[in-house]
Amino acid sequence: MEGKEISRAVIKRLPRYYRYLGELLESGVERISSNELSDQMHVTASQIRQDLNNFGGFGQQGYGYNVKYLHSEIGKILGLDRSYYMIIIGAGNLGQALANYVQFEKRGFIITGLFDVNPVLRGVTVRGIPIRMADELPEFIRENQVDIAALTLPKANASEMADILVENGVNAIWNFAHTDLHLPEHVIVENVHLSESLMQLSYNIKRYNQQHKKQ
Amino acid sequence: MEGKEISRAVIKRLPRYYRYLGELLESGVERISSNELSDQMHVTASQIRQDLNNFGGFGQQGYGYNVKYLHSEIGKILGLDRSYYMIIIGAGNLGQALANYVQFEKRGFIITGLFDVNPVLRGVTVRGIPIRMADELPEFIRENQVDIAALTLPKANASEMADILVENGVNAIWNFAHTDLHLPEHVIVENVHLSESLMQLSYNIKRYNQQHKKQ
DNA sequence: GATTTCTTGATATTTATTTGACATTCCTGG
DNA sequence: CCAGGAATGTCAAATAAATATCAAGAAATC
Repeated sequence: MEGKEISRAVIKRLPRYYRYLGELLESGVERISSNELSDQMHVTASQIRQDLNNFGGFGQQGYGYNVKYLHSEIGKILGLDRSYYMIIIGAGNLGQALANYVQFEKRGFIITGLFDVNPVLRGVTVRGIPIRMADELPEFIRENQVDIAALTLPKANASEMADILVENGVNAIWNFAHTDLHLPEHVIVENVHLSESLMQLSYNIKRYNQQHKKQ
Repeated sequence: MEGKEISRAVIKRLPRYYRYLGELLESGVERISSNELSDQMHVTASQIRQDLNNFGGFGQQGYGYNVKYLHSEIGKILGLDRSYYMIIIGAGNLGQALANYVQFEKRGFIITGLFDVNPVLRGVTVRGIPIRMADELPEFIRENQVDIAALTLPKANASEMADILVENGVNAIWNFAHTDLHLPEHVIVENVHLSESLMQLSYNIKRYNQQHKKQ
């Protein structure tokens, strides 16, 4: 389980499995076969079985998978069996949207701080979390455990802020700024580039229109 | 250019090329070779050349690529050479964040409406765009061109809203709700599942910790 | 104007990912 | 307790994607 490198493609699918299994769990389903999951999720049963088998055999022949058990095991694989303390840099709408999303806390991502450079926001609270000024950041990180920092600020300030975060010991960044960060090897970065997502959408609109104009 | 099917992987990379070329353009760079781009973007030069060649030869031997020309051509490929009228369903923080992001308009995504079910928001405006009540949606779509609808609402209401949108003629959905939409074939859906992105981050944190504990 | 250097576009190779097939195992019903 | 059926885990095949290589063409240099 430790030695083998798991492909990125597999990891991208796991959260989706996790979500579906969570929904099944809520609706009281106790067992499920890869074939049933395949129908619901629109991926091949073979892929589901092979993905899961990267991490061990969670099912039983002739029976399928126990939903609760599988859900919990995938949770462990994804690192959801612990808490993460998260701060948000940039308290604009997007930062506040993240801060307000309670579901994250249910999964163990606890938002402990919101930071901004705009003095107007000083002292404003979001779900009880006060917005602090960005210059308090180094001190805050030293005094509080910070596992993840979400960057929800304009790209002009993003890389400077990222450097400050990393210098002070933050090793994981959830980057919403429209730029790529160049950080040391050991820093884990997960990008959410909304404009790129939107461009993929427009590509698909264009392609659809082209294909259906031709005939 | 029309017949050949382009792989999803290529399409995912194009917006990033587009972004880098835009930055080069802004900083006055006129020409660039696949090797230089490769260094900056951390992808292989071979991949860049092959990706671009799916759509035709935009470069010149011994010279490289003209930045302005290539930028504009990729824009055309991505369908950025026209405008899209977009509405946002769900005027919470996330919806408002999207509405406030002016950069989208610069790329031709014009936000014409914001909708919510919360009567408190009736009449509130965001960047001059009034928030309307969700029951006005069918009429609005009939009377205004709507190319894209962004779904920024809780998953409980997402699929019902998506159905209403599609019934009234919206064919492209940018889905931020934490659920998968089951819509007719012809509807183009682009998902942004933030919680899945966050789980990938936590997976990588976990993996890093495991690898560095072992020794 | 000839020569060298550079860089593309195309092809070949390698690597990665997905799908299909099936023997094995375990559940279930009688 | 046994036979039949169901579904996994695994391996092999097929497909897809990424990388390396190189001939050919264009620019820069002398």
